[in-house]
Amino acid sequence: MTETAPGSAEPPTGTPAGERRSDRTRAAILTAARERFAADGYERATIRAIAADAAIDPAMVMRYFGNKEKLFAAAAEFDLRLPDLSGLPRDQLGVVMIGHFLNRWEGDETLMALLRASVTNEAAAERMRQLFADQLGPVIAKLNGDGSDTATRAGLIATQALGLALCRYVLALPPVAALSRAAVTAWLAPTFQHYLTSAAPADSPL
Amino acid sequence: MTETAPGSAEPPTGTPAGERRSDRTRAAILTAARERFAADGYERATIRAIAADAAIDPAMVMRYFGNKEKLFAAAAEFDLRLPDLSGLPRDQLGVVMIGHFLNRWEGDETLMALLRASVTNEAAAERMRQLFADQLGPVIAKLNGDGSDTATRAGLIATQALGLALCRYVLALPPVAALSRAAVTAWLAPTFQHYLTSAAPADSPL
DNA sequence: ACTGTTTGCCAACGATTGTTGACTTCGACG
DNA sequence: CGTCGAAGTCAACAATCGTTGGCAAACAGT
Repeated sequence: MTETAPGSAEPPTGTPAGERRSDRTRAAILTAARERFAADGYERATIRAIAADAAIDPAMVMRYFGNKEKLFAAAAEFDLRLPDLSGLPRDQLGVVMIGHFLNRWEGDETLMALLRASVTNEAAAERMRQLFADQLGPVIAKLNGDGSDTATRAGLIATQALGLALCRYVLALPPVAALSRAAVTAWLAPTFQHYLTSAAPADSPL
Repeated sequence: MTETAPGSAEPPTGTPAGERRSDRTRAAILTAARERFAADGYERATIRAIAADAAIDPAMVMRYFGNKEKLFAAAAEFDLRLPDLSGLPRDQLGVVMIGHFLNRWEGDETLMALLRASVTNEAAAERMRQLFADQLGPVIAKLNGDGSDTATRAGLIATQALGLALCRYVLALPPVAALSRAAVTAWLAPTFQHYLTSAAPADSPL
């Protein structure tokens, strides 16, 4: 075995804070990758372009992440950071929810990369599925006493949250992109509130 | 000029119904193109694969449509076929709206092709923008007396309609894909109703 | 100063893509 | 039958992509 994967073996006594020189380039690659994946999607974001943005050689990307799939997997790790909503007044759940989503969308381009890629890349789609199932699901479960419709409510939230992101940030539909943050909140909060707290429809088989 | 674009000049006296032989292959190309664009998106849908599905040579696609962009433009022409809603009971607008969208999504894969492509292709995104502006806008305008918030309401409808399609058909989020048509209608109708008929929020600058 | 590892660059491969031009076949009309 | 345009086939081009292996420079430990 003569594999040379940067960062695989620890240096006996390296820089004081244990920081390797490769850590910075590794981070630069990830940042550039997120930008490109967010702007161009999975297939149009080329390794060559990502390497150029990070000011390194394309071959380095391969040495650090193996292949394009693994690079995306590393760049698309994301945490929704949903707070515990069980202590809030029930009629404010919708407002808090939409506010949190707007924050996460505008402060980190990882979600944009994930959304753009998930439409044409199966691995990215699976990531998106697990994101709402594993991170949003439990929060809703704690809210509604873990009813059998928890997953359904999480899915409904996803339709409105992703639909807003798609129209506002990706497609940039003029009327949606022009809305102020306050206007978005005022319009969408009732929808989130509905999906979170309304009783399940009678004719729903689930 | 020795251009040879099939169907550019009429045959003096052709087949009785004016049907050219090229019309069938032209239609076959368009059908195959819609399938591929809908399943793979713009970049992953190759002209070679489309030609193979249509059982012809890739060069024919170029002769019939010029290039890939024009092929997509021809394959992605779409009419929402929205009915006039001005005669309906106001409290049923949401139900009718979601029902019509479900019909259009499931009966024609053009919308799917348009959605998948619009995330990474600018021309497709522009198509999507004009779809909701030119076809949905006027219908809402006739409903609400042509208020200044017509475009906003059309945009809000787009967020929920496209978000549902994204989660249900493209990403196939299990909880959303598993919902029956009745359940989808029951859950989403109030949302559409809200965007169509609720008074504009007070703190909205538009 | 010597040695081994880490980090990086360069050149190239094989595959695939959109696209083009020349050539062949079909069908209708005189 | 001969002619002419439409319809279709074939081979190839240039560009771009992900990916690989070999080699040079920087660095650390002895």
